[in-house]
Amino acid sequence: MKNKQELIASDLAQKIRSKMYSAGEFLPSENQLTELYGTSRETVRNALSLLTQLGLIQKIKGKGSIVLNSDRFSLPISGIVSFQELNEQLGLHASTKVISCEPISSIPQYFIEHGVDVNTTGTYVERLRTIDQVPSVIDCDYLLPPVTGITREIAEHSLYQYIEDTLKLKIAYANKEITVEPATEKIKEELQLDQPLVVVTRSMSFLQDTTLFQLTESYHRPEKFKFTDFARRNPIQF
Amino acid sequence: MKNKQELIASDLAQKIRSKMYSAGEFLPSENQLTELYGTSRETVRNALSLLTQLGLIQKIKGKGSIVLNSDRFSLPISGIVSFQELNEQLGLHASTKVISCEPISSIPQYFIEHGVDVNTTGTYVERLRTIDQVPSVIDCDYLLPPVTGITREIAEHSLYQYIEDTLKLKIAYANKEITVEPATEKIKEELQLDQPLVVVTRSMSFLQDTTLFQLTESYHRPEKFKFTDFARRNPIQF
DNA sequence: ATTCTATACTTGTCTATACAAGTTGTCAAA
DNA sequence: TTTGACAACTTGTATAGACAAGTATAGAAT
Repeated sequence: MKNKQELIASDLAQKIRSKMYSAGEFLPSENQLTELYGTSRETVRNALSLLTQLGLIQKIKGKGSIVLNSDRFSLPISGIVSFQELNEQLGLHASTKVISCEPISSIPQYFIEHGVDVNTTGTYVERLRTIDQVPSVIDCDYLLPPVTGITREIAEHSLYQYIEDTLKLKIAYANKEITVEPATEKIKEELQLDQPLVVVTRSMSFLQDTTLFQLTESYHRPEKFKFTDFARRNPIQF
Repeated sequence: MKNKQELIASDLAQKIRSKMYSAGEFLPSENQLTELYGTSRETVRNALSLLTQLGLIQKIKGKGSIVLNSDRFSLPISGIVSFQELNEQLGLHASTKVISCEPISSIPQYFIEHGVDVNTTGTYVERLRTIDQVPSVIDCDYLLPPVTGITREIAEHSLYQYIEDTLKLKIAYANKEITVEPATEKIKEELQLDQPLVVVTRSMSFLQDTTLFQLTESYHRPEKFKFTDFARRNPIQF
């Protein structure tokens, strides 16, 4: 957090979260914010654009920027957010048990079908997430170079914090897919499922320089699974 | 499609789709695009920002804008896209059967819990989507004023086209939630399910002036369900 | 050969300005 | 009372310019 745009966006986001600006109200106009923060209008507009993308506000031409009600929905978990971040933000009673932390022996067929090299090397991390004493999620991560030096301790805490803070890598974007599939015997056992289906999310995550650094396959106990999303209608079609 | 930003964005998107600029290549630099389109650099940057949000390109400071591989994944269906639009874009062999098209008698508990008025009036539309001869999705839509005048013909074709083109309303954003739940007997029968679980997506959609205009509850046959998403890491935390 | 530096590119941030376009309220005219 | 014109706000679009910061390359010095 360093430049003016992000400082302004963070400040407004904090004021929205703390109800200083509450849902249904209008923010100060762009000209007022320009004076408040002592910057140019474009800088304010860039900050408001960030809040718009996050779903915190809606801009209405000729009227102003209205604060949206983001309470009614839990925060979007559609973005790129680690389990640890979710845990903190939502106040879950979750614990993580590292099942594996070892060199990759092979990667799932799905990723090969999506263009990943069969002989990819790196670190395989498998973790069981328990929420309210219920085994709820199995995360299988394949960390690729330049993500190296992963230990069980790091895996138990937060991979993303290690990647961003320690390795100073910039996480940029990810593709995700959600399906519902028959569970394998192994998954059925580890999640103690009493029926045959499991929710599977698969994602490929990239750094700012478009380097693929992470493959993830997550298996969710169906009744514990909830995915929330905020989406905007695209102005252009392609 | 009228202003320069969107014209440039559309033109570039079309050139990316048609492989004139293909994955892994760099787009012309912002200065070159500025000359190409005869506009200012900021206008070009606004256009590139749209493509970045769509997941078509990734900007790399000091290098350029690189075209991402959006083929490996089917187009994101995380955004606000109608079934009809998906059908056309993905070339599904889908048909729609209108089961109901009548005034709303009551709305699901879920929406009441999320702040919608119990006595909401409007039109209830229930549709069965059949893909490859398999009953795959049941869409239950509650259209609220100012969305009026819905007929079975409109419901059979495309609600969104009617809302945007005929009513000239501007669809802005939506909240979505995906869960997996035990199916009711009615759903089980309509989707001809042979097991107890069904994928449920619920969404609330809003116009640009933040008016709630649509509630949707969709029931998906689990093995036919696939949700794909493109997400970016948020620069600010809140 | 290796290292360093200068340079010329790229995108990122920020400012200042102008006008278009949508919204709202006031106030005069019908 | 109703209508309409206007003024004063709002956000949207577009331009021009300046400098910061990251990247890559060529060429000089070691």
